Amino acid sequence: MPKIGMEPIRRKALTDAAIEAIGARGSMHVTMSDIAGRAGVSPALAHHYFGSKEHLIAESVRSLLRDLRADADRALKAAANHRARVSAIIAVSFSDKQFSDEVVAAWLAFYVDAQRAPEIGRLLSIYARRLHSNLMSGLKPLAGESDAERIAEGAAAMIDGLYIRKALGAGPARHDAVALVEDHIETQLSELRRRTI
Amino acid sequence: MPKIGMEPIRRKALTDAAIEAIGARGSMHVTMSDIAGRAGVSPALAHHYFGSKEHLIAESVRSLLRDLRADADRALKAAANHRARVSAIIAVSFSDKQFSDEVVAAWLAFYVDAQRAPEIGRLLSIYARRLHSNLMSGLKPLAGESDAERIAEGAAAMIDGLYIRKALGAGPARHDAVALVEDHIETQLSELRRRTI
Amino acid sequence: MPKIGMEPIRRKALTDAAIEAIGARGSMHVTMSDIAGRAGVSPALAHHYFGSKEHLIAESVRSLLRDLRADADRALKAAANHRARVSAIIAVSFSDKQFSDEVVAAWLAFYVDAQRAPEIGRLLSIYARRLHSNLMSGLKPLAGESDAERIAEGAAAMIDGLYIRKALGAGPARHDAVALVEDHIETQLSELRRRTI
Amino acid sequence: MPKIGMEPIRRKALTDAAIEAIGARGSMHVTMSDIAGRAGVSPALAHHYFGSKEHLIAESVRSLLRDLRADADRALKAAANHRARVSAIIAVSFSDKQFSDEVVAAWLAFYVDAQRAPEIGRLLSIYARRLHSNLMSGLKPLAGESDAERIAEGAAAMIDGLYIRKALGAGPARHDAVALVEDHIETQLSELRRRTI
DNA sequence: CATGAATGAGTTTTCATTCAT
DNA sequence: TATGAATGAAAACTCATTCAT
Repeated sequence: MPKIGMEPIRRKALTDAAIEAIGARGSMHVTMSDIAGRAGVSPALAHHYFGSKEHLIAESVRSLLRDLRADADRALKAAANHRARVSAIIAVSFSDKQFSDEVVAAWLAFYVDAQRAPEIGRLLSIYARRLHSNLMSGLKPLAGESDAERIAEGAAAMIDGLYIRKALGAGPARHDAVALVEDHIETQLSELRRRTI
Repeated sequence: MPKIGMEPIRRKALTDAAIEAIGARGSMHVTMSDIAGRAGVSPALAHHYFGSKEHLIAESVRSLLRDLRADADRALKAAANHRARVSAIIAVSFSDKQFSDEVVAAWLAFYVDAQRAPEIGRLLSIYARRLHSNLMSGLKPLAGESDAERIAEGAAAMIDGLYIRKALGAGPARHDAVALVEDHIETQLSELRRRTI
Repeated sequence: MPKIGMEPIRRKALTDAAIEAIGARGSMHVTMSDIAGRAGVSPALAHHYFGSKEHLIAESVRSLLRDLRADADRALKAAANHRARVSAIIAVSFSDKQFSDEVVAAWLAFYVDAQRAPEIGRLLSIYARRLHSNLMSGLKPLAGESDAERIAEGAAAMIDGLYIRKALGAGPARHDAVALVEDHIETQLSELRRRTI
Repeated sequence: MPKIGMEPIRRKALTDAAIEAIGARGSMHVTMSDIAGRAGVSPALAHHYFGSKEHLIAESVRSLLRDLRADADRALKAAANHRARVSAIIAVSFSDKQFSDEVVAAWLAFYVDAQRAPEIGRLLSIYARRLHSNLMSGLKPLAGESDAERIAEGAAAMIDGLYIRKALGAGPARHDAVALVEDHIETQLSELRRRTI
């Protein structure tokens, strides 16, 4: 059994394991051994492939973002109109996969870690900008630049807030979370339409 | 240098130092030495008074919550009517003191730590419930139980989300944050008034 | 309320508390705070009176020995004849006071501490010699120097062994312990009488 | 320098070093650094293999007991008759290896530690029971159940007592210790034979 | 006489990381 | 490619002891 071409397999297994471990514990307080163990390899191998825990974590965040982006792109492509684009983004944010206990807990842990690790901060800022621009792509045609900006900002904050509340175990269920954000958007748009008439 | 009655002084200095240290580093990754050093005492004294790091942290969260509650109570007392009560709560959440980089970073760190330390989780849940009930006390008379519930939920999520974004350095400034939440509330109430006419 | 003449009272309270604490925990792993707390004073006062934990412990051992000696002296005085003197010593060794769980545990702890603290070792050697000479005072007239020596040595070892087994919770009850040593002595004396006829 | 299969070697070296260190100091007051240093490894490695000091100590006691049992089994196998079995057990208890200053001091330290650590207590109880049953296996055929019980109990106490006295530096030499216990047994059996005729 | 305040020195434990194989 | 072996550095926690009052 040739042991060739293992690198991509191991890297994937390790970043998945890192997210899993961090999500399970709800904090960065996981050891390389934990992570490597979950991936079925030795801690030394994790180092071999990533150089340091720092790098492995950063790569894991990147993987999470890639995943989220792919989901968002797919959902946007399927959206029939501007309004549907906005709903698509919201739906992805609260999909079973993204809004699972584990992934939410991992996100929150990464947010905190961003304070210490600039690279993580950079990556999360990218996510924040992308969420904003995704929302804007649907809202701008409906509300105009300035109002869209305000509505998107509010929706984004609400989404992040619902994540934090979920992590605390105090937030609404998946379905209600979607309703809350949709309601915010709908009410804002409705008010806008009324005024501009 | 009085040598008696130091206990309350030291306890206060230590919980303040803990929040300061955690806020500065943006995570629980602070040592008892860091904290004690900021308070101008030895790590051993911190243990002497609190028994463990765990207890010191919990006490610090309690102190933060007491502070927030006192601010909220003061602000509510000064509010002339229901609508003003809602604005008072929002204003307190984004006051210079509560929305400072340091305090926001500490809050976020505590949120993550809540995953590991049930006591912290309990305390943060209390905060979440109190924020909700404070908002409800103003909104219920204006919107009725069920709609008030929805509006408060959305506002609370938005507030928490703005905290997380602030911690990431990606959020709006203090003033815009208030505007965003106020706008959410105002729009929701306005829409409601329109419908119920 | 004059605070004069407290010294002997405090010293007694502290040595008693030390034995109590060590007996309760079954090892020297007691803190000055434990001891002082049991004596109802501050750790600082214990230091004031004894200078160091080392000295307090040594004084506690001395106190235990004084007590044992007083009991032995009383019992010997009441003994009608040589044989009764031997039984008196055995009875004292297994009296309710000396053979209590607490005192036995303290003795054992002191034995171990003697390895580290020469002063404790010196004191325990005094006890060993005194036990031996007390037994000898009764046995020599009955068995002659050389045989008395052997019988006393065996009895002393048996007594110490019964202490160790009691500490482990594996030994016989107080009454059976006495019977065992008495049986050893009686059998030895009886065998001796038979031979010397 | 082979780099594989070190685990059993290190484990053995560490338990040996623990007994050595505890024996040398005569108490449990040895640090992981002491022990690891004697074994020629870092304290971290000791933790790596045993998880905690507690576990390392327990394993060391187990090792001591295994050793003693092996010696006893060997000696019993070589014994020609019942009386020889009894002597074999006594001889093993006072063999050069088991009755060395170091091992005796370690035993005593373990006895005290048993008060605090239930696992150690359990192990020492096993030893006490085994010593008893080993003595009984030789004595019962010679003296009958009830008398054998009493003789064994006395002999076991005497053996333990001689250990404690050795640790204190107050006991008889190896040879005299054996003579004392043998004399106890022989006298008891002789008295018994005389009576039952 | 008595103590609350305070600490230095020491101990166990954890963990990312390195390295020889 | 992969790992078992090993450690240095750091952190929480303990406790005898000192000192000012």
